[in-house]
Amino acid sequence: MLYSETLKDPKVFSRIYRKGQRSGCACAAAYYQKNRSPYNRVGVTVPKKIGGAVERNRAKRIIRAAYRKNELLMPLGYDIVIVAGGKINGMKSTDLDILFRRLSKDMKKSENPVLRTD
RNA sequence: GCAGCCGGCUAUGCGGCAGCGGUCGGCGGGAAACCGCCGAAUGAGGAAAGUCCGAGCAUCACAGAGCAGGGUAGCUGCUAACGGCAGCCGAGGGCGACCUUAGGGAAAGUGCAACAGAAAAUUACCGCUUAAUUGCAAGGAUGAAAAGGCGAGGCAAGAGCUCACCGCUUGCCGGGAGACCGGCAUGGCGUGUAAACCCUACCCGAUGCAACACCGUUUGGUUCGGCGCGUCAAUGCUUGCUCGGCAGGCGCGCCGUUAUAGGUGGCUUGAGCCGUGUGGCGACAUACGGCGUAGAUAGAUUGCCGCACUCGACAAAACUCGGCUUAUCGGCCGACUGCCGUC
RNA sequence: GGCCCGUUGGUCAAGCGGCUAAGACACCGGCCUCUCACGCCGGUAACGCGAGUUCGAUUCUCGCACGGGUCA
Repeated sequence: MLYSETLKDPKVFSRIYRKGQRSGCACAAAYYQKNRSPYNRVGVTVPKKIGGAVERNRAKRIIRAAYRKNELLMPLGYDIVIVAGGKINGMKSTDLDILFRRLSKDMKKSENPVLRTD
């Protein structure tokens, strides 16, 4: 990935679930929070509800592929956690473009007031 | 042709562009670790699954002996090993091909057998019989199961009491590598349950790659060893217990050692796979030739198309193998059986 | 990835191989009360699935499914 690292620390995951902002659609939810660094950190989570190993791995692959494609849309300096939802089975990575377009829009919208207070 | 039965193989295929994982090669940067770019070949399964067995590998423990505990259960073989597989034997099922089978011991002992029934194991209620509560277990109802089965003789009435046939036990003889089979003899015949305790034979040290080895932070103080001080008086360690063996134990202080963040190795050439020949009924073994085929560490297969058809099931490696079990759309090949028809 | 447990009415739960499978809470009906609650009486409702052993399985054995714990 060009401008991003994978997010590994479980403490960061739980912090983002608790304090981060939320966006997404029926196929996946996204949590995000500023991380005060010049790059993004992205973590993907798939609950066991989705299915067996085949379905869970496919869900992760699709989300990663879609992120790689839409990476340039994203504003920099965020920790992002994407949680797969129940409707992801049978989808293609291109179907997730909507998710990332909406996510980037929400992120930029929430960025503006912060900039004004600075 | 229809119906069936057994075994094996396969697991959508081909192509283009971009992308992901490790490997190799080249170029550039750097003291090095490594980083960037380009290129090449390569990249999930028959069950990768469940974790039910067996091994390799690793660490710990172990003078030794016994007990306890766990497992297996027809025989012979195969195998590194197995609770697996092959062939065979016994029992059961099917017209048959063939299938199923935890299949040692109930006469070593203990226990259990509800309800019904006289009685559930050394039984006697009704009954039969007699001079006799003398003898008997044929007949009767119950039950999953009732004292070897069935028929005849016999008798006061009866009973393996006797006899024929059959089942089992024991002994002998013959065959077989053995399970076992065949024959003869023998009154020797008290049910079922051991997936109840148990007995017999054989096997098993424990823990698991989050094992373990090395590098290495943090100095809070876990393990072990040594020294000093205090206290207690028989315990502690030695796989769960006993014998046996070894040692005083506990607390505090000091010194050494070690564990804990993270990283590297372990990590893929292995009881390997394919082909042909040979031996064997077979599991399998062996000789020769060929092949090099994932090794991630939040964990690699995606996106956009084109073509073909039968329109694609179950499902993703995590130390590695050998099995078992379970899930699964279909397709192909071979051996065999029964019935019907035709020549 | 390894190891270890459990599954019984709607919920929490007892249960030597033989019962009509206890109890408690909840639910339903009735009594009590002016009414509700409390109390009393009665009722509905369960052995996770599939095989096997046994005369007989909730219980014993095997295989699945699901749920949970643990490897500071």
